[in-house]
Amino acid sequence: MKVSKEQMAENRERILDTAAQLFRERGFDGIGVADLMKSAGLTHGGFYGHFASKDDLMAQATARALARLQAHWSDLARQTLARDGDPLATIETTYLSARHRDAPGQGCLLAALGADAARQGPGVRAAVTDGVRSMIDGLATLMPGRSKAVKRQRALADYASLVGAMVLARAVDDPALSDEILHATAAALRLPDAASQ
Amino acid sequence: MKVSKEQMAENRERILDTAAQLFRERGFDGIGVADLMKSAGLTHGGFYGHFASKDDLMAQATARALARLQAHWSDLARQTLARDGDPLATIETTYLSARHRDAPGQGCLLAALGADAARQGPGVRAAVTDGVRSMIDGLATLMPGRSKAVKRQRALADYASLVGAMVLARAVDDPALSDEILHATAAALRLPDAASQ
DNA sequence: ATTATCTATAGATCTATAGATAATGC
DNA sequence: ATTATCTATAGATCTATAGATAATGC
Repeated sequence: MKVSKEQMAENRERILDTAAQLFRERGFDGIGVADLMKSAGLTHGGFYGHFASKDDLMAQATARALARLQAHWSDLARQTLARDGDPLATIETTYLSARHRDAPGQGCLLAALGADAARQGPGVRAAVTDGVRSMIDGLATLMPGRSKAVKRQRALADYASLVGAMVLARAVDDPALSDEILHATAAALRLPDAASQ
Repeated sequence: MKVSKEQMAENRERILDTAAQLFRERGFDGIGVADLMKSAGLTHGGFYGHFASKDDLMAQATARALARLQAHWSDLARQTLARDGDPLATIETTYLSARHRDAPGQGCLLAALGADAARQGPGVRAAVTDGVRSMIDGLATLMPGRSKAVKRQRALADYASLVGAMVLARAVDDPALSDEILHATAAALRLPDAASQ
């Protein structure tokens, strides 16, 4: 049953990626260690060779999900700049899309698990705080404004709008109202193609 | 062990109010039927005489929490109008306060359970949708704007900002960053006393 | 020989139910 | 007599661990 060192490292990565997705889709309490390991193609007993506890995994999966979203934003910004577009508008429009709303497992951790994360232990909280900080920093560099302080303030308020819109859009069971929430927020952020999303 | 009809009705109300608070504080999965009944001063076996299932209670507690928040907003608006204040600004400032952030059990259900609610059954989803609709309607009547459509769009974007700011402010473990998120959102909404909160 | 994974299980917890108890209300 | 609540428990699920298994890597 033993596997090679590389295979073990791969298994660990797969557990982390699977967890980062399933936690966002079902909540931290919505998926157990046994089902999670099964989704990663392993049995649950092997879990504790990779992670100290479920809490440990939750913290690491949280950090991973946030790091991946930030990398995604960086990619979007670079691609948009390459075609002389507005990188901030691209990130905001992508965030407020129906595609993002309908794929919480691949999306923003704060929108999927923010309230849940607030009730978790120090590991998860620290990972969230680190992630929010870098996302705010990233947004601030793209934000218009006369000073660093203004850019930062706008980045904070902007991110709050995005997260709240996604939480609301996912919570309501009426697709028309859900779309309306996303469009209204896009309009408030003065996104040009708000109606086409 | 039997109690009077009035006592039973009171017990039911107490279970509902206790649930509405504890679900917001600990999440739907963070409190079990036994502990909940204990908090309400009853034993867990009696629960099923009042509610069909935990799911049934979740839906009713969700509706109650949202109804209470809307009543609170109406009170705030009436009181503010009585002293010639700006009711919308009062609601927004109260929402974005540290007091609200630090008392999720009494606060906005969407900020405390929005993402969680999105993963629940039809009863909870319907209660959330109804609640969001009335809160948006209430905000829209207070919103400046040339047309009903503009007011409604602004109400939707406004509520999204409030919810997102609260989710973020509660998720991070650094009090300074948390305050900064609330203040930045208040500033973006052009609230006069943003710095004094 | 070492060790990554698997099988099996301990111990705790959760929802829901069955039957007993005791106070209400006809 | 009816019934709201209580005690006790069934059955399911969850985290974590112990010991067995079998493939790696010295």
